[in-house]
Amino acid sequence: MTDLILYNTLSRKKETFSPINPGKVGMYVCGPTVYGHAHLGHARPAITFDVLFRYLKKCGYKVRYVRNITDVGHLEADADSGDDKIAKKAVLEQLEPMEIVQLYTDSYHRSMEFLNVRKPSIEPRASGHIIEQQEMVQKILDEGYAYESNGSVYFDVKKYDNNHNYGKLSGRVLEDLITTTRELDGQQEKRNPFDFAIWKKANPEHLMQWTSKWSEGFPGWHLECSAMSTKYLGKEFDIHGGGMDLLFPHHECEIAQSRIANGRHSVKHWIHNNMITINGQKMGKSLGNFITLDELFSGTHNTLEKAYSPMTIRFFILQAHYRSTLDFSNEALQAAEKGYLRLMKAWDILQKCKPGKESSLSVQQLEDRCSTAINDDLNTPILIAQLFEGVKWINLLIEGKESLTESDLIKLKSLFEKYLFNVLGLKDEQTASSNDGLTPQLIDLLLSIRQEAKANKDFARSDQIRDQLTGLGIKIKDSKEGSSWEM
RNA sequence: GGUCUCGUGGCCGAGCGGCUAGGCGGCGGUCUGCAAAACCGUAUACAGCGGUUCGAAUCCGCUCGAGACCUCCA
Repeated sequence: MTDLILYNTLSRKKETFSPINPGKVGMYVCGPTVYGHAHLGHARPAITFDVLFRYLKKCGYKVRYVRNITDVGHLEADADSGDDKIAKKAVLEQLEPMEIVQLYTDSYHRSMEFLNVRKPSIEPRASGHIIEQQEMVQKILDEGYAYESNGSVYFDVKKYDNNHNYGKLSGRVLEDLITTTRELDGQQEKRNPFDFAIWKKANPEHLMQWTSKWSEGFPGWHLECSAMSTKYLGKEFDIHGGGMDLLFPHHECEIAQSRIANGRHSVKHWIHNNMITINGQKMGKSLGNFITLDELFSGTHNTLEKAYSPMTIRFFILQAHYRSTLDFSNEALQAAEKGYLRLMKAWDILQKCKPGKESSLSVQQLEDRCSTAINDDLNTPILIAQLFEGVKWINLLIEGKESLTESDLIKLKSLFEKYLFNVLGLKDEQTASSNDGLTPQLIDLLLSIRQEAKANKDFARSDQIRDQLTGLGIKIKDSKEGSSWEM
């Protein structure tokens, strides 16, 4: 088998993946800030790293996958307030901050389950790791890379840059940052504008705050990932993932903090997924151009022409490479839906294929191509293209135009099982949802009456049943084996 | 303004020096009482202009256009 190659943002090159501890992989991915329902953009890293998680396990690694929930620490964008984003929303909605956190965490989990995203091994919350974060602040202070100012503690970026290299991940140069850093709250307290808070003193009305030796306050946002990754994965671990928008400053700051607190560079392999765009622009909270996953699943958003199933969304995302931007449109989503259904249908047909005396197709070659694709920096679009090649084969097999021996047929089935279901994490939505309630039985009954009419050449009657069912939104599909339907 | 990406056929999206990407849509066919569905086949492309090379969508330069980060963001 070929080696797994992954692009490393740190080196800007594709690198052969080899874990620090043989057979074991530690992976940390930045999870959501739970102050709103998850939108399409949140699905991208979740699915990208889900595929990596699944594939690493398939390769036989023991993987510890940590994905956090950010429930404290973000400063409000408006410089006047300085409030925690979650606390702000709580005041607005007259709820306890933790109630908001619970509401949206549950919502996130539900969406992830719909998308067939596996749960991470550990899902730590920032609010549950205040002690660890305070310890890290102290450690950085002890090392002399942070200073206290009016109850807040700031990371001394300039000092860090003298001895290490601040900006190595994002390709930034400190001198440039001096001129481009924006004015923020607490700027007067800092030695340099690019210094960032690792502990922030809270206003009295601030709802989420904790006691510390510096002030009643809360940890800086960047700190939580450093603290929690260290706690669960150690001072050095294999993979750190997240969205490209987190590259600077979040991940850059994380590198600096961990370097000082842990005495070494913590992350070996940085992986970043690109953004989902809508009309060519990044989909995001601040632009207000996002569509939540719930809205996609139910079709309740004015830009949506219809509802799109979770597997359609998953397939849509996997059809693009994770490092490319992916543009949302109804047309693209509907294309994805058709493609996904075609794959599922082929899987169904494959179960009915009978073995032949010899093989006219090379399953091994297809397997090799699939393996090459996924190993090449998780090239899921190529992998999917290979699976469509398999779809074509399956359709020719059932028609008797190609043949496979019994062992090759089994091999093809396990190839689909491995890549389509286990690695890409798709599942068949059709079979799961179509057999509940009385309606399906009633439709089947009507179809059998229609079948009878057709047999008697009473086409007026059979067309009447078809047209009226169509009017009710039920699509009839005739084939040699009989009629089927879908809503 | 600084740093960095990207511009591929009607749409979405791979490829990153020579070999058909793929999906959706279109067109042609098979099947069918008809239609739909399904399946098979097929056409259309690399923003523009130069350069390097035997050969460029792929490398280099310029021009035009779009976007990301520099502030919370997946």
